[in-house]
Amino acid sequence: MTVAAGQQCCAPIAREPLSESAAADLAALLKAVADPVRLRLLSLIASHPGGEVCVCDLTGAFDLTAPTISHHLKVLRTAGLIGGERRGTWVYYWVVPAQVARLGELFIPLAQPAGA
Amino acid sequence: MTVAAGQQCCAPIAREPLSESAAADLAALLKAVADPVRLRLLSLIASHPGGEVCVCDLTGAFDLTAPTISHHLKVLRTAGLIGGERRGTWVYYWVVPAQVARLGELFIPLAQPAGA
DNA sequence: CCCCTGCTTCGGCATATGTCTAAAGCATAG
DNA sequence: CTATGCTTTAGACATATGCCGAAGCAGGGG
Repeated sequence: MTVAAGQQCCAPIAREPLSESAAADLAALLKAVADPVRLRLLSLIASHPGGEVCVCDLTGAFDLTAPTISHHLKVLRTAGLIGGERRGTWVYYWVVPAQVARLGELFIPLAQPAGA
Repeated sequence: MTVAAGQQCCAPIAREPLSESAAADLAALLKAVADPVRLRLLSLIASHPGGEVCVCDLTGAFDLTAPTISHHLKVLRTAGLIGGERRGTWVYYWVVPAQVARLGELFIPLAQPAGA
């Protein structure tokens, strides 16, 4: 599209698939996983046979203190990406597939080259 | 799995699909998109017919100053999610589908319920 | 040549984030 | 009821992040 100098350089945005509120909502979800520790936590929980992991197993996989792991788990849980429950002495966590899937679906249309 | 108190509560992690370095690498990529403004920027660029957008069109979509928009574009560009080029007076940006696809593919296995 | 416009870079500030130590719940064992 | 162990909460600190205003760089037109 050729334009004269001093004028608007291109046509207005044709489509805006992500509204301001949707972007804020998804960004909050992404912030929850945008951390190496939380990413590994989510991966560990998701890959565990049975779909559930005890916190005592997670702490051993990191060079971090238990409170730090607990903090990261809370972030993931607040975001709705994982669920947790206390059973007796130990606390178990599992992933919430629907919420994780939202993230995957987000990038499908964005990976398409043009606006097609 | 029933265990005695004071001992290890569960079996060791069966599979660890995300290595420490892979998690750090992907977390850096996720940090780039874990922001409402950058998410909308990426969305605006991706949805623009022709696959390219001039910066002058992007600034109008936000209540932010030009330096701030430029900063966010640089973050996306440094992450390899978008490419940019100056053509005459204006600067144009486009998405890098392969890099965006990495994010989408990441959540596919994580959305599976169990370790299956 | 100078100026005007578009975009980026620089420096500073307010807030958010990740980590720790210390202390407090909670459940089981004796 | 007390003791022990697992987990979370609270408080504090260093660093990272997001924002702006001012200045710098690049290209085009008098």
